[in-house]
Amino acid sequence: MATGRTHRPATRSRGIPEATVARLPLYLRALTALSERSVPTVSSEELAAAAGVNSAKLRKDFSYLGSYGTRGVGYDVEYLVYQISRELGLTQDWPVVIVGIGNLGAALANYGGFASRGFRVAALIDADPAMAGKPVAGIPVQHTDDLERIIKDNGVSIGVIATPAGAAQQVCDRLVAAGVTSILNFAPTVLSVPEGVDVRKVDLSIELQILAFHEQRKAGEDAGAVPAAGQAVPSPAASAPAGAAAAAVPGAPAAAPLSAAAAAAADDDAVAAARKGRPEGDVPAVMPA
Amino acid sequence: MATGRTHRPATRSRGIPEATVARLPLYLRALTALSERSVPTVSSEELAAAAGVNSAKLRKDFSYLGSYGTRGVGYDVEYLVYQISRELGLTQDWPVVIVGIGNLGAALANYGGFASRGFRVAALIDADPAMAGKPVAGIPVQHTDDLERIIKDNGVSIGVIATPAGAAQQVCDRLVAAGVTSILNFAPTVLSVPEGVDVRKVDLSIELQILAFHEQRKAGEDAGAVPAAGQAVPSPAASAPAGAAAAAVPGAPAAAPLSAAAAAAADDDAVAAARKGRPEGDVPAVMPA
DNA sequence: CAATCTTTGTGCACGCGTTCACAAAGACAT
DNA sequence: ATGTCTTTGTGAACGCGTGCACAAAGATTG
Repeated sequence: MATGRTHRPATRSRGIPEATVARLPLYLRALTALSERSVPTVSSEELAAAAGVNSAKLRKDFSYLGSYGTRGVGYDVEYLVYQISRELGLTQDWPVVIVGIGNLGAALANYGGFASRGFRVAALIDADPAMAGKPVAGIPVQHTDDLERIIKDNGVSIGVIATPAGAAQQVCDRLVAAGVTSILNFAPTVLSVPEGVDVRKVDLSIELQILAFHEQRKAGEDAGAVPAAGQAVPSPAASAPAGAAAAAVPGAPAAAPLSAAAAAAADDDAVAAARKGRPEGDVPAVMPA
Repeated sequence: MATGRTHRPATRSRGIPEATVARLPLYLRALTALSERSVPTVSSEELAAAAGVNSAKLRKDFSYLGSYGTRGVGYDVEYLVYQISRELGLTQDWPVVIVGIGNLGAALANYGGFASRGFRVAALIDADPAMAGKPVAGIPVQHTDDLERIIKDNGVSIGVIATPAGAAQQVCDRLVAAGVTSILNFAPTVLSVPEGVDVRKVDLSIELQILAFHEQRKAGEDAGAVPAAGQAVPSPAASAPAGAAAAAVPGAPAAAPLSAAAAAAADDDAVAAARKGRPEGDVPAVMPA
């Protein structure tokens, strides 16, 4: 899953909870599959299973849209597909521009799911002059200089940013200034946008880190339960002030049966934290663009 | 952001809330940036701004990790970077395999954020024999036949699925059988996995649909507030049973300017929806792989 | 037409997550 | 030492989301 969520606080749009909106596409996909198999109706139980959610939740979600089911029978597949599509605004055409045609941008341009459901890749934009004119996924790449014109000519309101982190905010500003009001950001940066502009973020690095957290936890449990409290850690930088904490770099947190490592490491790791220089990793820049 | 979230219901891992875990990578990134600029300390206010969250939330998040701040001063950057890294399990090496080296898979392999922070692309796997041996991002692609061996030889516990939707579940099953316990899924499908296996999903199509929903809403409001209730829609399939239901969609919930598009469309779209066969869009298959 | 069976729609309770607001802790100046 | 000022850490209130459990609605059968 993607992460982050820079939406209006919790302004339940219209009357539909944000959490429900996020699941509608899931239901829609499951319904579309059923539709293709010419299945006329489905029960909340079946559909919920297909969408990977619990049936009570699904029924409640649908109840926000209206009473589209028939007791004792279930939901009419075609009818529901239409209702959800309409609710999501998929009955209209949404021209989209992708900025940053690197590996990721190209992948997105080729992404089948984009073209379907009303989304149309109106243009591909990149800052590299060498890319200009070159076709990607059948669409010629245009130069950043024309960004504003492209947005306006095509009436684009949704932009996808797949540039390196460093260029993201600038691109974002230009998109917004040109009229874009919804942005899907793949660059690992927090974008600041004016009120009224929606930003959704997809961050691969974050997803992996979350998985690592759970993975570590699982390993820890398997290996004999790491002290639940686990805070055998030294005291904060209390005594050791900022800058100084840098020099002392003891052995790296060795790797024993997975968990033991974490626990044992904790002890002197406090000092390990000190190893200045390149403290952890790098700045997760995205594609080479 | 990615979507979906197939985690254990709400089993607050250890003591750290899931929501907090999801934000730690965000803080870590902001802290790393500060560290590179050799900033010694930060206040919760500053760091929160950099990470795009509210300071109270950040302080509470950190409080779950322990008391790592100094009142009146703030947090020691280096120290905090270390603590969060350790908490997320980033102090150890995480070999990762990417299955499905299409456009997306290649983009992921080249993704800089992957290599950083302890994640190491141990292998690239694809079902296409023609791909075998061909280097992508400096790593030779291997054939699916060797999947199990690769997983075991490298002690991989995290797998990334970037295959077409149709192959995802099968690949998933093989990964799990071979020992993988955490999966990052880019294929637009609901994966079913045994207890104990974590799955996170990133679905581009869903993100766009959510944006479209809000976009439609904004357009509607601008154009003179679409009837908040807006459910002037016909009655469900109540009277009109299954198959026929498609046709029985009377006038759409009228509308003004912008929303007019949706409304107008709705009218015949109802019928359009009826056009069986390929009712709405297609099955959002991912990369051509 | 009555009885039975299936499945929806929802009232209700519970728990997680967010936010406020403030006391406590420590730095720093005098 | 004492006082002031800054910033953390957290108790408490609130709101959203989830899931249970069941009444109501409609299909279906006899």
